[in-house]
Amino acid sequence: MKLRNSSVSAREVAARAGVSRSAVSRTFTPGASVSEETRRKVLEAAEALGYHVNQLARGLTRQESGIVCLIGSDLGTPYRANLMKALTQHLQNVGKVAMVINTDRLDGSVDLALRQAIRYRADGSIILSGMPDKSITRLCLNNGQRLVLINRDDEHDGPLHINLDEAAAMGAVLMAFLRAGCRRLAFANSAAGTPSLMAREKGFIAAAATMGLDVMTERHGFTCYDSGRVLAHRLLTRKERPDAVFCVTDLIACGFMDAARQEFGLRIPEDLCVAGFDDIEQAGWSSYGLTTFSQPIDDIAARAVAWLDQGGRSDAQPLPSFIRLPASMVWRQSIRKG
Amino acid sequence: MKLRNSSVSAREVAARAGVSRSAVSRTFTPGASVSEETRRKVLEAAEALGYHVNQLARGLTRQESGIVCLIGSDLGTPYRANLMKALTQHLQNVGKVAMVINTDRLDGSVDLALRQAIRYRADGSIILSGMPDKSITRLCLNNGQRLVLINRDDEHDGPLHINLDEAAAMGAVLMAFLRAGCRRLAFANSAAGTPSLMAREKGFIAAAATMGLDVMTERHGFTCYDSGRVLAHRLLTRKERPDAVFCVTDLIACGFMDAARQEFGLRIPEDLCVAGFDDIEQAGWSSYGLTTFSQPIDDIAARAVAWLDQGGRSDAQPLPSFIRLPASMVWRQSIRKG
DNA sequence: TTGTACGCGTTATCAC
DNA sequence: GTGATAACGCGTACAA
Repeated sequence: MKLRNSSVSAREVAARAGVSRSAVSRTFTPGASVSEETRRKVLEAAEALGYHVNQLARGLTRQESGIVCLIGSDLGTPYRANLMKALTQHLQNVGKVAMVINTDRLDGSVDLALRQAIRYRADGSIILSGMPDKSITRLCLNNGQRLVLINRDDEHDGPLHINLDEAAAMGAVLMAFLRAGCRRLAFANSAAGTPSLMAREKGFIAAAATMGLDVMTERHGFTCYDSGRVLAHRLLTRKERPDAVFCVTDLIACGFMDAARQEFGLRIPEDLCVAGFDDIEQAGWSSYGLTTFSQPIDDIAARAVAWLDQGGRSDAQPLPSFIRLPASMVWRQSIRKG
Repeated sequence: MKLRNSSVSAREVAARAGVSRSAVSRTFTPGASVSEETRRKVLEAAEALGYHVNQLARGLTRQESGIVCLIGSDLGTPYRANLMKALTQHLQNVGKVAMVINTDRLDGSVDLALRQAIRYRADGSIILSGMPDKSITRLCLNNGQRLVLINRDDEHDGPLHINLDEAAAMGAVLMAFLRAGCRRLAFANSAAGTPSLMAREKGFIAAAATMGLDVMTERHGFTCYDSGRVLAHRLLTRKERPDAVFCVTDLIACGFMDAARQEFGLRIPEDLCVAGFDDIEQAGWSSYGLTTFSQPIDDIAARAVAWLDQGGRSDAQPLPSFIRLPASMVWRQSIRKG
């Protein structure tokens, strides 16, 4: 066992195995032609020396680094964390590796992150939040990088867009509220104003309008538990108190439910029907039993990775660059059954 | 604006700027000597061409890739997700970037992940779960990689170990239970058997023994909400029902509390005192109001990153390779005040 | 300060 | 199947 403080290169392995450097390279290149004899000698020497292929050098000559950048904020949030987890898992399954860039406190946020992705010659980037400048998008594409935008409704051309069918979901939850006998509808939104959040708000209001109903709408703060509490205060103190509220996110719904029960003495679903979105783990906890919409996280991750991976193999036909996935309703106890 | 499908290199920038290729290199190397004039010309050409330094190539010549691997499982869990978030944030602050490797479904788990880290010539790796084989640890060290083990009590030599003072925390919570008048103590653990979880169990039992008290201990399943519910059933159906229970994790505590209240009709803290560990966001939600111990996540991340970063600058004196951080008690409503 | 030449570790191409 | 050789893009002595 060597004890130097630097890594061992293919040349050293070749020397020890008594073969050329190319033989070593071929041994570690899937689908290359090496005789069983040399292969054995190389692997033996590599094992003894502790040799590992240098992906930096490999990425330099091939046009593939194997790196995919995951760019987003609020990575500690249940939904985001699970999405990140699924993405890293799927990337690993196809032999790629995730490089995550946190845009929480970044100035140029996404643009800066994408520049970092370019510097590491990432094969692609997956964007979970923020909207990249159009010029940066072009820059990535020119650098041979593939882009995936998840739940961002930007109209960029070139990247893959993965979105949910928010309108259909909002139609479904409205029907559920109506079947439960609710007529005084409310929508609790955060002030973040991201495309998917706004799509839910618009979808819900539009669906209600179809039935000739109005919606009390409030927006406040970040998309978190505490905002849910504040929104509950705003909506439940109105002269005409809502009997059904859609919370734009499960996190907000949890805060809303806690405030509604503990500070307003409301029973759910008897006095108030509540629904959320994301189907985070807490929605299933028995303190909440929240009826919500599940984001098809695993499917999203699979599609995103497949799109990026297909970029490598040139024989594949182009996939559609707009994917709209359904969010299926998860029935629990926070809406009365009609 | 160029429209090729490959990235632009320093040579092209040099050509356009009318300088040598080294001039370009120097312009993008902090602390190199370039005249203001050439620097301007280079930056101008770089901007026009959309040039970005190739970190793969840079990492090849320098002995630093700027990559740090984050290795762990259960990355969707609140505590883990927040730790990952803090780590990526701190890494970015010192100009490094996080490469995350999910060990959830990996066969050789940590060992495999560390091999991946070596292949990408990571400057270091931070391990959140699993215990690397001693030989792999050596391998990393030999490859010039620095290692940080968080909350793993392994006795490896060379890596930085960051642990919490679990014993002190257990002493504190025992005192709190006693002051609340509790005597029938219980400990709800998962079956994971990781070092930090077992340290809490041992610490709690030892503290109780000091006071001449016994502890009803149960272990079950993964470290999650559902296990908490099962553990509640196991412990609360005992002939001598506990009046205080320490849950090894907040997640388990939440499940335990829900089951205790809803299935056993117990009031917390009147009939049963509960405490947890981690101080995840949900512990502060008003449905739980869980008294717990906060993991100093930001401090942990800062220390880990500082240790890795110091490896680069050779003028720094070695930091201690064992750090024990205190977990401070966060008082809420789940323990009666004495 | 600037340019030249070489090395970093790997893969691809080409003869053999 | 195997071995030289030329890239890949960059940092850096070294000489100018």
